[in-house]
Amino acid sequence: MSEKATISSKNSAEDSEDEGPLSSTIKMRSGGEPSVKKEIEEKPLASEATQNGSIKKENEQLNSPKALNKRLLGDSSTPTQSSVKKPRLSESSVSAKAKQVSVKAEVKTEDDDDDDDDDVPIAERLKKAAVAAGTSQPKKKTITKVVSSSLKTSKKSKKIIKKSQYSKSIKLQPSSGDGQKWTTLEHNGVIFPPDYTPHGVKMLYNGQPVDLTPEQEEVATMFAVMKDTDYATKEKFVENFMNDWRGVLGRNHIIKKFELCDFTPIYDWHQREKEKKKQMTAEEKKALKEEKMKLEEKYMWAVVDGVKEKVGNFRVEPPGLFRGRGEHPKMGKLKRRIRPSDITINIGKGVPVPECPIPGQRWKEVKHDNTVTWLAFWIDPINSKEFKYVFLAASSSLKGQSDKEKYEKARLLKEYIHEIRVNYTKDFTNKDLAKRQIAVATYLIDKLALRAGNEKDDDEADTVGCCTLKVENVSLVPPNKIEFDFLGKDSIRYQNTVDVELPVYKAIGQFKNGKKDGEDLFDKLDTSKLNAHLKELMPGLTAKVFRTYNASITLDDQLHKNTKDGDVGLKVTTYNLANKEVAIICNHQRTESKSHTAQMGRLKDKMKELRDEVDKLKVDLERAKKGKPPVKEYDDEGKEKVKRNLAPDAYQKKINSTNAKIEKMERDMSTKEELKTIALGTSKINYLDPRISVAWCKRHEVPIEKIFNKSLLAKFAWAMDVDPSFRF
DNA sequence: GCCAGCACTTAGGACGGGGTTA
DNA sequence: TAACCCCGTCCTAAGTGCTGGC
Repeated sequence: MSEKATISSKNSAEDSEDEGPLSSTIKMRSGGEPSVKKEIEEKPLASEATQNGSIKKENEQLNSPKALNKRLLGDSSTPTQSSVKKPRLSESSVSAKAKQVSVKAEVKTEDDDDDDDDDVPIAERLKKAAVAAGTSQPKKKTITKVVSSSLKTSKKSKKIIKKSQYSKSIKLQPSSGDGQKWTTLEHNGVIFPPDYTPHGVKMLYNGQPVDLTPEQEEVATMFAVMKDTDYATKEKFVENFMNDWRGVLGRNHIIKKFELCDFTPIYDWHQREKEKKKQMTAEEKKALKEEKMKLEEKYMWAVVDGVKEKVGNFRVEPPGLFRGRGEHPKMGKLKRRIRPSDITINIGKGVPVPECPIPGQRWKEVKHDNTVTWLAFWIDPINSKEFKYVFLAASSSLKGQSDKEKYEKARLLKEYIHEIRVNYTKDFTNKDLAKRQIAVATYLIDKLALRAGNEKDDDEADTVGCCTLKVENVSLVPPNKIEFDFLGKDSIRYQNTVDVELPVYKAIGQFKNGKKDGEDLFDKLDTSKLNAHLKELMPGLTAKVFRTYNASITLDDQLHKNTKDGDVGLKVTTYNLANKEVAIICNHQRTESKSHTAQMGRLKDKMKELRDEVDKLKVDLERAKKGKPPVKEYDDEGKEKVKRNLAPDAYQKKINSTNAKIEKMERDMSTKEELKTIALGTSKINYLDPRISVAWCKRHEVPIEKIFNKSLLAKFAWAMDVDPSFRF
C-alpha cells in the first residue's frame, strides 16, 4: 500500500441526467457520422490551418498505398539485412481519417463561453453543471478560415517569444507511411560504467571481519549503501538479495544468515566517501565534471538523416540491486553487470559500426533496422522477457514527430467523443454482458482518465488498471456513488468516490454479483478487446488517448475560463492551478518530502513573527500620531534596542509592506501544502499539448520560459510557432 | 483468438547545483 | 558559512499497445 496521501476527487455530485455526458450540443451529422466529410476534403482542418500546411502533408503521406505494406520476413539478425515492419495502423489511420472530420475553422475568443460540453472533460462538466443550471447559450464567433499569418500577435508578445533562444520552431518531417523511421543513422554506441574498484573495507559476520573477493564485496556494498532506505527493511528485498548474494559467495562461504551480517563498516566508508566528494572545492568538482564530459561527449550524439540529435540514455545501466516499486516480488535481486556481448547495436548501413569501448570484447549483434528508433538494446537482467533500449532524447525530431501525432490523435477524439458517449451510454443496459462491460469500462476511462489495465504476470507488483480492476477495488455507495480504491501504475494508490449515472451503478453491481474478492470486475474484458472496440469508433483510438484528451482539454478549458488581466505572476499562478487540476485527474502523485512538516513549521513561525511585527508597528503608529516615541524594546540580554522615531506615514508604509509580505507568504504556504503530494511535472511532460501553453503565452504575453524549462523548450520546439489562436 | 515478443511512452524518486536565508 | 530549499536532470521501472505466429 502506498504511503502517499490520496488525491481527493474533484468529481462531484452534480452528475445529473441532464448534465451527464450526453447533455452537450454537438456538431454531428444526422446519420450519426461524425462531421462533414465532403467539406473536409475541400477545406483544411482547423489544425492544418494553424500548422503551415504541415499536417496536410502528413496526411497525404500516411494515406499512401505504401502505408499498407506488410512486414517482410527477412532475417533481421543478419547485419546486412534490415527488416521492414508493417506500419502501425494508428500511425496511418488517424491522419487518414482526419480528412473525414469536420471542419469549419472556428475561433472562439477568450470571452466566449464554451457551448459544446463535449469539448470539456466530464469531471469538469460535472462541476460546471451545478453552477451553470439555467445559463444562457453563449455566443460563438465563426469564421470561415484561420490562417496563422492573418492573426496578429501583438508586438510586445512577439518580442517576448522572439527573446527566447528556444522559441525557434523546428519543422518536423512527417513520418513516412511505410514504417521507415530514418534513412541514415550514425552514432557511437553506448558507454559502460567503470569496472568495480574494491575498497577493502571489511564487513562483519557474527561480529568478526570477513574477507570477500571483489565480486562478493561489490554486492555487499550494493546492500550496504542502501542500509538506510526502506528497501533494506523489507523482508522480500533482503530475501532476494541474500539468495543472489549467496550465489556469488559460493556454497561453502562462512556467510549464511542475513541476521549475522553487519554492513556498517562499508556503510560508514560510503558515507565518508560521500562527504569527501561534498567537500571538494568548486574547481575540483568542475575538473571532474569536465573530465566526465570529455569521456562521454562522443556518445551523447547521433546523426539522423544528416541532423545531429541528442541521445537520451547512452549510459549502460550499472549493476545494482533491483529497486522495484511497491511490493515487487523481485525487489533486492542482483541486477548483473551488462557487457558489450549483451548489447545489440542498430545503425545505418554503410557507416562505421561503433567501436566496442571495452578492449577484447565485441557487441552481441549489429542490425540495420530503419523501421525502429532504438540505437541499442540489451535484455533486462531482471526480467529476461524485457528489453532495455537506448533511444534518442526527447528533443529529437523523431520523438517530436511522434509527440505531435499523439496530440493530433487526442484532438481528433474531440470530433468523435459525443458519439462515443452516446454509444456507451446506450450499452450500459445492453443484454450482452460483454458489451455492457465494454460500455462501463469505456465510461470509466473517459470519465476518470483511468489507465487501460493490461494483464500482469505473477512476478510483477500487484497493480491494476481499468480492465484489471478486482471486485474489492470497487464499492457501491448508495444511491449512486462508486468508491474506487486500488494500486495503479508504480503502486500509486487511486482512491476516489464518484457519482455515476444510475445505469452504471447498477451495471457495476451486476458485475460484482456472485464474485469473490480477487476476481476480475470485468471478467469478459481485456485491453485488446477494449481497444479493438474503440478502434471501431474512431481510427487509431485506444484507451490511453482518453488520458491525453482529458488532460489537454482540461488545461485548455481552465486557462480559457480563468485567465484574468494582471501581472505575469498572476497568470503563471492561473496556469499552475490548471496544471494542478490535470495532475489530480491523472492521479499524478509524489511522496511528501521528509522535511515538509518542518518546513511548514518554520514558515508558520516566520508568519507569526511578521504578524507580531505588524502589531508592534500599529502601536508605534498610534503613539507617533500623538507625538510619542515608539515603545521601548529589549534584546535577549536585556539591552535596549535602538528604535528611531518615525513619522506616522513611515509607520503606515512599514505596516503595508509587512502585510504584503504576510499575504504572499500565506499564498505560498497554501500552495506548498496543496502541492505536497501532487506532481505537476508528469502531465506537463506527457499529457498537455504544448501548443495550448505556447498559444496561451502568446495571447497573454507570458514569456514561455515561465512555463517550460530548458528541457521542455527543447522537447517542444516543434510547438513554438503555433498560432496564438490555437485551441486544443 | 490468444500469446509472446517487441517497441515505445509514461512515471516517480534520487541526486546535485545553485540561489537564498539565517 | 552553513543550512536549507527549489528545481532541473538523470535514472530506470512500469506502463500501453502493436504485430506475427500458432
